Amino acid sequence: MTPTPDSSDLNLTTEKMEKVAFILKTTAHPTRIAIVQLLARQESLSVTEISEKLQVEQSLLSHHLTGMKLKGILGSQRDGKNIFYSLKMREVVDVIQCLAGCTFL
Amino acid sequence: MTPTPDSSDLNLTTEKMEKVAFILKTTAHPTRIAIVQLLARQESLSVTEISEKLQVEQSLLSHHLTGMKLKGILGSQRDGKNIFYSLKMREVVDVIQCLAGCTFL
DNA sequence: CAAATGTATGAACATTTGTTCATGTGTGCA
DNA sequence: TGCACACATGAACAAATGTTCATACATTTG
Repeated sequence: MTPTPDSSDLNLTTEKMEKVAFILKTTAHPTRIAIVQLLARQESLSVTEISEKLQVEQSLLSHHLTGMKLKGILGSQRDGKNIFYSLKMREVVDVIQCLAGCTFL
Repeated sequence: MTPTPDSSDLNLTTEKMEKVAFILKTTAHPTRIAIVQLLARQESLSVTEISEKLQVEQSLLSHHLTGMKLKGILGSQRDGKNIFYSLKMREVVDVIQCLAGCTFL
């Protein structure tokens, strides 16, 4: 019998560790964390809205957003001139909250 | 009254987001994830032991370990010729498990 | 259709990480 | 004391990320 992989198993395959690292890397940036925090509460926001709330220049923000979308963390949908981004991988919220809860940080 | 910061608050300060990003970055690497996984079960391991288990060359591993220690994720203690590393920030285990549990990864 | 608005893209560059290799340092033991 | 083992460190280089700027593309509006 092959050992059934299950989410509580501490034994990760090399491939899984690479994938986890990949997602962590994509999340590991102040601006991107701020984006996740925003979309954790707002369901969806346009680029302009995010740009204003975070005070991040359009082009730079766009690079962040398309990257996060590419890696499956965000999704997007056009509505007229605007493009609305939303959280697709909600687990990243927990990841952030988990560390944000650390008193020593 | 200043709004009391609490761990369930989704509203993070810029500083907190930077710190969270900092820890995430330090964790976001396959080898370092493997190290955390190992130390999640073993309490403490020498560099040689880790090196053997992970098949990672001594010097490279040492760089990873000292970095993680510097950033507060690991601690170390000498015993004779060996130096034993252990997990100091156990939250990173949860962070990893959280993503590892994602079925779509 | 032209202009305006909202967003993406790509090239260039800067900065940060990751890796290797040679060498240094601490500890125990003959 | 001198050698051997365990680990750290630093310089050099490689590769990945972050940022900026100019420009392109899509959609609405006049």
